[in-house]
Amino acid sequence: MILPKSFYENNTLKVAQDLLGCFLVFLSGGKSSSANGAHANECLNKYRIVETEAYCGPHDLASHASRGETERNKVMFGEAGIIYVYLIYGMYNMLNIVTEKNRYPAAVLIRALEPLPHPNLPLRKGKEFDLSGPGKLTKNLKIDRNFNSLEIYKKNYGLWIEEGEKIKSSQIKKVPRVGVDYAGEYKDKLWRFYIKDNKFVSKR
DNA sequence: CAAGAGATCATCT
DNA sequence: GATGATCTCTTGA
Repeated sequence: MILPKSFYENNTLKVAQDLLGCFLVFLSGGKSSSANGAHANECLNKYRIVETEAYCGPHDLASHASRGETERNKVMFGEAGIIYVYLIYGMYNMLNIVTEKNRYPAAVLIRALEPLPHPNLPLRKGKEFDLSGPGKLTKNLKIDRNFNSLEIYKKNYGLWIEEGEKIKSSQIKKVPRVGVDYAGEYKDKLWRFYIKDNKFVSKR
């Protein structure tokens, strides 16, 4: 079952942990930003979300939202369940899902995916399908800023998230976020979550 | 193996 | 003009 908008209208730390074990479904070879329709090269790919990070509200110095609303980050200030994609380091797109109520700027960064075997597909492997990192997964799935501001709770855009097995709290590792040393008291918050012992979690 | 640099550009000051 | 919610490659022990 596809996760509804209400799933994302919750505390960001809860959503970030609840997303672990859920499935990101991506329609490749089809259309990304237009209405769904039959297409010869369409291919349904399903991946398990194994690592996330939470960016929580206007006071979180690691979040873009802490510097106020701008043209780039305005979707974070909007409704839950909206995709927020932006370019970092001149070459990597980051995939986020907006959380919490309207006007409260927060989001969850999807950091790593585990490829799944699929009846119609060989399990892809190798460098091309390394999804263990936020930059790698968007590069390899070809997710870019065209997805920014689209709804993740609809199938229309070829990218959605389905309910998965509930991961027990004891199986979730909580550690500091990556690459946010500048964030003062917020850099040490344990707001990065991943499934314990999973091989597809990003390095460090 | 660990540490460091370089790539590369939209966005913000 | 500076900087990043990253990754890969090179260097050197």
